[in-house]
Amino acid sequence: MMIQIDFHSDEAIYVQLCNQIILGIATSQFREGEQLPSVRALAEAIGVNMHTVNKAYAILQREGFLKIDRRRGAVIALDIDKLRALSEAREELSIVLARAICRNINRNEMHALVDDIYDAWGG
Amino acid sequence: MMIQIDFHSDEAIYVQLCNQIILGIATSQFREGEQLPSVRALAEAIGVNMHTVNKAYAILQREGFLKIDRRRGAVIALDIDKLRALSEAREELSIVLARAICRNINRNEMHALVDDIYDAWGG
DNA sequence: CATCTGTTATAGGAATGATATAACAGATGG
DNA sequence: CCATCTGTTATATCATTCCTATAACAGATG
Repeated sequence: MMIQIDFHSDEAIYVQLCNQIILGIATSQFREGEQLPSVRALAEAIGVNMHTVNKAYAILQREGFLKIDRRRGAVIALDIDKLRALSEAREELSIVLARAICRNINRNEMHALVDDIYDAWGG
Repeated sequence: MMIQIDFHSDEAIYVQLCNQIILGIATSQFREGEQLPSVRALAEAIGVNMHTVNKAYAILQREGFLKIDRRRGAVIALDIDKLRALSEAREELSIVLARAICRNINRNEMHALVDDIYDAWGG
């Protein structure tokens, strides 16, 4: 998977990294059990500091998207807590929907957007 | 509307302010043409600096959620650019859906969440 | 033993977030 | 006219965050 960082974005690099990897998992570009590049390798590849990648990996580990093994490095491993996941999704979705509603995007249009994305990702 | 700030959150105060006001608009607690408190009044009310509120108002103005008039202060005024709005909503939604998919939240559950929120807000 | 993992410590520089004080221009109401 | 209310701008300061840099450590591999 190609990870793309926008160095001119106002979003922190480590946040972009987290989001890109999560997007990669959701779109099956990364699969359960698959290894991610080592912190040093990925840092070298995208031209950032090792600690920036390490920070992203540590966050993804803490949030249950991957597990880290000194032998194999960072490995995709999803920790599912469905109830908490739904609660978190609802909160994040609320912010997005609020902005959308202010722009006159109605319920049907939002459902269409959701379907679009699920379709595009093969869900 | 009661604006609630979490001073222990890792989200910046001015970001929380923006989100709360957008949520307020989406849920009809604020209506088109309605006045918001003055920067000084709101800052006093929630116990933050005037400039912090001013920053939030300036952002909301730039993003087209309100207009600012020296006479009447900050007034809800939605600037609708439907195409751009859909594009932005899609991007924000992608991040939320990616996290949700990683937690095994399927398409139907996501649609249910969307309906839940629209229902709760009277959409 | 050399080399690869993640991890930790420490430090420095740049940018951001929040505060504080102060002043200005425009509009309002007495 | 004047006191008072708007948003806005200009400084300055302080703490925190982001990113980088250098270095070292423990565990596992071949």
